Amino acid sequence: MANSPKRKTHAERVFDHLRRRTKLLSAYQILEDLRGEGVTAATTVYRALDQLVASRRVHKIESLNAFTACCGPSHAEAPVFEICEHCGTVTEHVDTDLTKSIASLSSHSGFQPEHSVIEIRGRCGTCRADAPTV
Amino acid sequence: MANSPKRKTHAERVFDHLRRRTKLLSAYQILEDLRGEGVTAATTVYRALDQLVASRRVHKIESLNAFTACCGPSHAEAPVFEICEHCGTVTEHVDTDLTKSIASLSSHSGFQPEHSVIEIRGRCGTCRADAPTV
DNA sequence: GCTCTAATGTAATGTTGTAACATTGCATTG
DNA sequence: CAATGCAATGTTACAACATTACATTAGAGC
Repeated sequence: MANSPKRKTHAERVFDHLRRRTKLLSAYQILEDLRGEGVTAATTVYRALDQLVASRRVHKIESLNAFTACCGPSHAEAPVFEICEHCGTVTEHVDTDLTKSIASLSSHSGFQPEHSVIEIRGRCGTCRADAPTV
Repeated sequence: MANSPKRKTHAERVFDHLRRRTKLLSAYQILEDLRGEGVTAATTVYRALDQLVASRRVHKIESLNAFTACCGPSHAEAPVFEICEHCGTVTEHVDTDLTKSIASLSSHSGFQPEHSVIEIRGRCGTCRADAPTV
């Protein structure tokens, strides 16, 4: 038959769910959200997230133990995340200058970087406008 | 006892312990290490770490849920951590270029940064020399 | 000594994450 | 179509990290 569209895996469901939101979700939030779609075990969610992170379709936000869909195509440079503490929205950037700064820092110290975690927490433009005095 | 000027708090003990090591320590590792000095409860360790982080004498390494003493004087710029995955040693840097890159990124997006987490994981110079082929 | 308070402890619980093993569903193939 | 294989998922148990609520202790100042 033309081609059978493969069984939809929970990993796909997790990915779709993350893509529908720009906000951060914890593994257990994802679990709750997807119970209606048949995801019933934390283990499954973690396995799905492992795959998705390994295939670079999802990022883990280390400072919040939460996850977000990768916005763009795969990239060689380290992503930078801006995380709004007010609304939870995450924006992903790739910044060449910043990548260079890290490389230069490392070359001075003889350190060989393998994985960078760059997470900037603060308040996004929208939330600043909404509540300028906070 | 001539005089005991101030009671030495567990927060001081935790700080001293972190300073004696350049490696990362988790809260529960600190607890185990300091049982001999009378620290017996996880709660106490977390309270000590809260104070120390608030007073900028200790940093939390978010990507590893671990802690390290702040190496230098208090500073306005965001610290950058190089973390050796092999030996666990952490090196703290302050990098003006990197700070500028973040500021510039934020100004483009209207984001107001409040707290940056910059953690570079990899292998330190010493460990590279010790086991060059890994 | 008594009281007040900060420091600490206790116990319970919540959250995040993993390990080990069992089960299910589907595809193949003989 | 039974047998097999295998990937996905579930179950159970637990480890690691963190917080909450409340009780107790030890000094400081009276």
